[in-house]
Amino acid sequence: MRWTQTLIPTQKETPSDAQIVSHQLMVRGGIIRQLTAGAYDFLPLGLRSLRKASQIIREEMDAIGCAEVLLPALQPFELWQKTGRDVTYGENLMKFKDRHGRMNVLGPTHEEVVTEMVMAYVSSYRQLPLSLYQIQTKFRDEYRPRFGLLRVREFLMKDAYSFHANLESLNAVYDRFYAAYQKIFTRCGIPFVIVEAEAGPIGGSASHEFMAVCSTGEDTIVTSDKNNYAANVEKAEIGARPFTFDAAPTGELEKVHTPGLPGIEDVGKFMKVKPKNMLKTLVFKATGGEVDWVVAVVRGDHEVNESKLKKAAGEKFGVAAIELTDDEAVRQQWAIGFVSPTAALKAVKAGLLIDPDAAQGGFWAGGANEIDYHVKHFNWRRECGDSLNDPKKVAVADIRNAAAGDPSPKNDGGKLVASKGIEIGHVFKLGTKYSDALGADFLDEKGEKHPMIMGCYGIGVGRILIAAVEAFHDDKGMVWPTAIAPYSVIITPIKYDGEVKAAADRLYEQLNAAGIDTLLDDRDQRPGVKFNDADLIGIPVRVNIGDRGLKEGKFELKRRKVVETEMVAMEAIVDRVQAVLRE
RNA sequence: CGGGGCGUAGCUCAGCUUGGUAGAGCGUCUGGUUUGGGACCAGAAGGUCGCAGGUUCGAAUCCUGUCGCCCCGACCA
Repeated sequence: MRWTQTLIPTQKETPSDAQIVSHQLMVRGGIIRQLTAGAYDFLPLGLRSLRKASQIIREEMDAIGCAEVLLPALQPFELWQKTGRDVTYGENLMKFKDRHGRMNVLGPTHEEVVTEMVMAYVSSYRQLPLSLYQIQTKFRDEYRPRFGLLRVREFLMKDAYSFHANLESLNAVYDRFYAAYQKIFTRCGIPFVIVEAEAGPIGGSASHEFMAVCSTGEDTIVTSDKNNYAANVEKAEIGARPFTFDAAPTGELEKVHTPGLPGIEDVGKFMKVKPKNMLKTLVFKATGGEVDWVVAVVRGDHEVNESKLKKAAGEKFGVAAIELTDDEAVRQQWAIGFVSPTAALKAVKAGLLIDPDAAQGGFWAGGANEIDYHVKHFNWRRECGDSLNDPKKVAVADIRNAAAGDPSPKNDGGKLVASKGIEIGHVFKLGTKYSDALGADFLDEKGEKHPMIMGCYGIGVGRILIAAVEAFHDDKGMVWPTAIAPYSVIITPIKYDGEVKAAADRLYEQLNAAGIDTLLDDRDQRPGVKFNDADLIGIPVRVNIGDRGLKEGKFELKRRKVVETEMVAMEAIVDRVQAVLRE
């Protein structure tokens, strides 16, 4: 492609509303342009990178026997009601009424649609397993779109779904996808880690996320310094931690007036107590179990992990669901903001769940069960007595988010380390959630009916581009990995005129003939402008053509990521470029 | 949804406090001189100042409303 025939609107100025470097460079380099919150134009360069990433994905999906389909983004709302995701997907679901008054959904993901399709054609174990994928635009009404392509309302996603007659088959195919994802991100040149993950609103039993490690990522990754454990913080377990209720009190219980101070931080400052010496006590409304309330206690500097809490509440008290409520009656009843763990023991149908790090001796400050009052010198045994031994009321469990420095769940002396990442891929074992809800059954060898077992597998194509730019850039601009660079080579004639022009045109033809994606900068611009633009848009190899080299029959080859250049004989240039691109 | 910020030329922004015919740099166009890391000279085009009301002789500027965009927060008491 000739520069003057395409649209590459580079800009010198950094856009003021772009916060992260990938967003800034992608706008400056003419890759993307924002149309509205969470929706971006892909300009020619951006689309080329997107296509290259998509093509790598296609090849690896095809290689594991996954067939490509294209399903509608436009979907009937009733389909989502059948699986209950009209509610569980919540406000993120883009929906609208059409002219007939029918509710429609713009698909944020396609479990319902693909299952509906497969069940129409697949009814025998002989037809299984079956894996299908598509690369298609998804819509999510994100609460707050941000950071360029990172969190958007409309985005390109590869989503795949597998259908199985038994768990062994699911596990085998899951492993194939897992391996294919490793190949895909490796081929794209993205540094990534694989972490254990929560399944979230997609549902299902097992799940891994592929994370591009990156300080601007929205997800927190927790890894063991022994390199044998990695998980999303939402999921990360914490190793064994000893606990005790039977330590000597640190002093007399002292009631402190703490008026109008919401939040651990402020109360702590007011009482001159560090958050790690405070008990954070949260009251959850519980349903479906032996208790109506679940009271969670963690150290003031820790965060309750709701999914861990829910799991623990289920195991200890048979609770099916928990929910924080904000209604005034509850606030009054529990003195919300000033709750002491003792409140759970006094309440008739309440279960108390304590994180091991909170179930310790030493100095504690906490709520006083009275609006605007806290206490100092809280002591578990003195304040709670023998009720602590009642398993129907009290349990100690891992109910908080992991934090840096925590013991590794491998219990091998490893310590957990935290870092940030961008989720670029996610694989799930779904089980029968969707086939049950929609009635996607098959007949086995004996003619018996079973729900199909499913897996699903997603890749955010746009996020591959973000991850690449975040990982590879310098003060001059982007440095694309060759595999997803918009063009592999840019020819920069020092002056597009005379012999230089002729040589540039000739080389352009040669590289094209050799099947190399080449951009010819045929603009009538000064060399500095062209060099700077070439650096900004990050093309891996640049060939400079000028009088100086031409006199000796040579071109100058410059790699984007290397400062030095090399002079290459005209007749050897195509081979040399190919060799450099293969590196 | 709560809080904060911002909407002025294609882009980055000034002007607003203290109302008086709309500015700069970059980019674009014309001519000329230049040409190995974002050239120079001369000239030119380009703006309903987000939108709608209001106050005023007069509004980019003051007031009200509204729309859009960005940031922070939104269970962690």
